[in-house]
Amino acid sequence: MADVARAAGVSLKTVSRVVNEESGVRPETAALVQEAIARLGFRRNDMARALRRGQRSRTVGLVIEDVSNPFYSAITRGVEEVARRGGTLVIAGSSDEDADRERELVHLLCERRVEGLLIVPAGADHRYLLPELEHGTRAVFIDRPPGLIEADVVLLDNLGGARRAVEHLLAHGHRRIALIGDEPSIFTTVERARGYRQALEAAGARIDESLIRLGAHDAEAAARTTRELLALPEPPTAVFSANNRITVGALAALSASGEPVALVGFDDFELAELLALPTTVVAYDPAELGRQAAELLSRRLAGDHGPPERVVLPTSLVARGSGEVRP
Amino acid sequence: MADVARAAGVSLKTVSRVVNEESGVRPETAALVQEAIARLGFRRNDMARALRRGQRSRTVGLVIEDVSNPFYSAITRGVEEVARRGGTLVIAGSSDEDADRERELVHLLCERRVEGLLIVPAGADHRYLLPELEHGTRAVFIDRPPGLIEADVVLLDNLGGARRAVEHLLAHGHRRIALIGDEPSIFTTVERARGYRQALEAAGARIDESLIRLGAHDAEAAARTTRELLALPEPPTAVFSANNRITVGALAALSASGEPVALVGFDDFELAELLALPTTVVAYDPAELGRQAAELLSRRLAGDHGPPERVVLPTSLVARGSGEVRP
DNA sequence: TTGAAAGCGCTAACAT
DNA sequence: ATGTTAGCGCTTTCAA
Repeated sequence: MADVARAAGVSLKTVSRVVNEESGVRPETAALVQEAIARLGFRRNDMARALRRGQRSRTVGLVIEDVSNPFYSAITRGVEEVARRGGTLVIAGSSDEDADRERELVHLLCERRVEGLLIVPAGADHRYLLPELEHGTRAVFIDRPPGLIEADVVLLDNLGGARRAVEHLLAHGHRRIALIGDEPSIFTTVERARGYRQALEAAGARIDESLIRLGAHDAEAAARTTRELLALPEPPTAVFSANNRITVGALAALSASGEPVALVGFDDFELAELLALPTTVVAYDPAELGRQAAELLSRRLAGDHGPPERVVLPTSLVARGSGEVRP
Repeated sequence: MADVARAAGVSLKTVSRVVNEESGVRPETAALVQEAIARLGFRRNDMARALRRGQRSRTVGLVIEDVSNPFYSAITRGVEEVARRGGTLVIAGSSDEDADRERELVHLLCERRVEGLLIVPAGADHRYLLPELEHGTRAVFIDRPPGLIEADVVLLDNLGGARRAVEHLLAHGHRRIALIGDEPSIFTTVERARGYRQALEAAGARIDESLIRLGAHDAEAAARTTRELLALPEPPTAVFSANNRITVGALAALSASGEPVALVGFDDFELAELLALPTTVVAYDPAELGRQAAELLSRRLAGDHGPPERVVLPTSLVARGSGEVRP
């Protein structure tokens, strides 16, 4: 900026005024400065600017599990859309469901003085965030509530969605309905399992614990689990797969087996309609999770100091064929 | 940091030494400082640090078309993996194939003093980057070369991949092969169309311009185009869909029509094997585009000032059924 | 082993 | 309408 001032023959402050479009600069002077800026290829240093203004970096941090999973990339997209209005950029990082990696990412983001954090929590204890929160960093959680602290969170109606999925299978005559879920340490797994149990109990159906299989964290594990279920003396006639990765694995295993097993999956996916047997799913707008969380964060950063909020987004059942297979 | 120094009863410089793990601090003093850091929840301000050290922000900027497209989220993941080694974070932004938005994103990233830029270019003229490059920002382009400037770029073998796709259809007896492509302003569209023409010419087949349909930028447009092709007096017996969005649209339209039209798509996708008719594709590792670009950038940032490099990643044809349908 | 002072690029507050 | 000075939080340089 000093270089520009010298080149334009004005003071540093005048350049600052032009760059920040402050009033009180003669058009001719401004033009002179603009010319020097263009000639020298000057670009304001936002780090120095933020430092002086005691501000943060017009950047928000987003911690997700894995960008390459469409659920999380949709969230990222939603966050980005909201951030764009306001010139805010998004630094996203994948925790790979590892609590240590989550902490490390949060640490790096705080060092860079992001304005706020959006976190899909991986760990069970988020007290490590308390110092950051006290220092003015705001945080909103996505998809799962934080552990051992109170904070804003945007969730899905996991319980209701899972319940409707299983009710749908029950309504089509199934009684031996398997549940394949992710790690039981994950909030959504627990909620969806609760929905599964509630639906069965409400229908007066017996809950067979041997049909409940948690811990399938990727498609491959889900496929293995599905094969195990099919090999049971009394195999299930229907499967509720509790997330998109699991649905993919279950579909692969069921398709390979050729068994006419019904399937309802939690999470919609693009080609569900075009599969050999179109897949019935619990659907919702994943980008909306990101949008709502980013908007809530934005309100907090604008000075809203109300009590922690808990937003729950609705889900709906989309019947396509796989959930209507009869036992 | 001054607060910590006061709390620990030492000088500011001593705190700095502890925080940066410099030598020359008595363990007892260091412990005292550590305690104060923990008690006050101190976190080094990386903006101030980078400012003083004349450095940039240990952050790289990534400009892609749309994070929610699996092709780009895989690239993002690849970039992230490389950046992680070295504590570098990634600010990603979606340009939505809009040259102005790309410039705006680059502008914002440069203001934040990112160490380098990774860009999937949307526009045709990147001379606007010259001032940034002169000021030491390094840039590597992904998937498409920049316009009117020389720079590092990591590409796919678009020509070869498209050629093999069409050769495959020719080998299965097709002569009326349609091409559905994205906007003709996009480099990959042009290259893939060249591959299509080369394969037909090499086989001595006539090129019917009415079967070449460019400008299908999303799945919906591709579906419409596919329906138009099917409605032709002499419809094609096979389709080469030049990217993942187009393949999805073409699949939807073909599946709805019930016509036994062969299809080969550029870009692999997760459920290709499980479709009613498993889809034959030109496959490659999209994350590798991100990894290679990030590694090239990393070498540049480490001081490699050699001439611009052009890396081309191989593609392979994966036959699954849809490309082997006979005319 | 520790500390004091200067300055990175910018803006806020106060001159002129 | 324009310029001067101080200082954001840190590291670098030099001194004790």
